[in-house]
Amino acid sequence: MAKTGTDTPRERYRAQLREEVKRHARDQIATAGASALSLNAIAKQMGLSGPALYRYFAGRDELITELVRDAYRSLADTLGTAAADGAGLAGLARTLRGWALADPQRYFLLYGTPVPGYHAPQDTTAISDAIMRTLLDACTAATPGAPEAPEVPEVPETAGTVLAAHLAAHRDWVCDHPAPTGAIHRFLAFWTRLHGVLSLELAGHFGGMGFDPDLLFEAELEGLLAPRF
Amino acid sequence: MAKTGTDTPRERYRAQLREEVKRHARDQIATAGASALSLNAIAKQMGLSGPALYRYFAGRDELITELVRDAYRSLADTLGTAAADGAGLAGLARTLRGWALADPQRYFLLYGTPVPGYHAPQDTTAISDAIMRTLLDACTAATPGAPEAPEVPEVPETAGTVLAAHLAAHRDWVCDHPAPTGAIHRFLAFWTRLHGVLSLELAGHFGGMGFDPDLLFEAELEGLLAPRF
DNA sequence: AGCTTTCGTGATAACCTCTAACGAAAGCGT
DNA sequence: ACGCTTTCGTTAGAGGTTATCACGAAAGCT
Repeated sequence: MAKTGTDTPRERYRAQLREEVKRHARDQIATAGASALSLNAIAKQMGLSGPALYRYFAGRDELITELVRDAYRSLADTLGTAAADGAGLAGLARTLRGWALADPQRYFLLYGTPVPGYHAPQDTTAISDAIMRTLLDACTAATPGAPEAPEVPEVPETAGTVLAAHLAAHRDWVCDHPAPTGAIHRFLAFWTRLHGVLSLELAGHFGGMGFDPDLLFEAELEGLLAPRF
Repeated sequence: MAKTGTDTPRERYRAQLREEVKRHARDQIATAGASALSLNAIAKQMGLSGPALYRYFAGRDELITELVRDAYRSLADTLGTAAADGAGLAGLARTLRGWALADPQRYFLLYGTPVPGYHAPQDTTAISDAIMRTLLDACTAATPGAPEAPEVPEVPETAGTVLAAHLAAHRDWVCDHPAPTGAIHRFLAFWTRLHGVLSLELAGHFGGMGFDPDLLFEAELEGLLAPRF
């Protein structure tokens, strides 16, 4: 509590009410989607009259942005404590899935359909980076230290080799954390593939066909864990 | 043109105007997202006054449903002609990506954040099935006919083997088209992985980090094409 | 106790979806 | 070619939303 935590009674009340607004907003989003979120309806649910909430949020967009921020924080925290508790790549994957299944619309708030105009404020992208770093660290731990020039030199140029070169050029990614390119490669596969199965499951696309999302996820995860993924 | 194509001049005008409405709607969605689509604004753009469009669409939802239908049709057609022109799995993958990049919001209309209440009408899911079948056929062609009991019998139960059993139980999927379980497996990997990279690219999540989506897609595709994917 | 800041309100403007009623235009049958 | 019928586009209106403004009341601070 650096600057905001000037624990005056008004500040406390303010924070409390903001939190209650966000609670209602989360419920509303979970049941009807983010586009159906209505500041007015929330006010009525709380026994307040329309414009009252504008004392607490600049507008609908700021409320949503705040929810996005919270969602990023929640995911970063969930994944972070799992990693701190010694979870490996598989554990992190299942933790991610659990987090997403607990509230699909919250997942889509972060990784779903983007709004063309919208640009996330810088602090939320910072939290997003923290999430990525947690994943990348787990990948680094799970990937045997590559000799950095591992394969036959005279091999024909495959998409894999050119990607490796590209990755090598982008080692220093978020500044401080240079990772071996093998770890980066695994991280990217991890992220994109799990997002693939997970988002299709959450959107209910496996429901029509009779497939079990649990099995699909586990199988994809197993492939990701293999030495040559 | 069975029933609707009763080529009376009124029918023609009607179809023409509906098409123009949809054109404007597509533009609006492409630039501001589906949630920003306004029937009223479209009417004004066309020089009509508000409620006029309700003669042509029952409401906003029907217009969006129609756009979803068109998008499914467009994708099914694009993929179908590519396959008919002899495109293999790689060709279909690149065709899919091209289609998605041409209008990202249209892709998200089909595979993006779902609206909790919404259930797609049956005919749209039928077109979706046609798309899946095109992909599955390509997978069947690309997958060597598995002896149906390929691996060591006494192997420990991995996620892969239990998924294979699950898949074997669901061979008859969309009724008519029983495919070898190896092809189904490849198809699912194809779909989920490509959706993973593609949707993250379209949502701009690779923009922040410096990665080249082209390379990521190609690398993922190469992995998918390998005999053991 | 008094001053000041904040809160919640009602009024208002500008959007939106969608229904209803009416006049005008166009097609269709004779 | 004329009249009937159907369809079209309009305005009016109910009910919803976001968001701003000005005012009175409540609460905190000194």
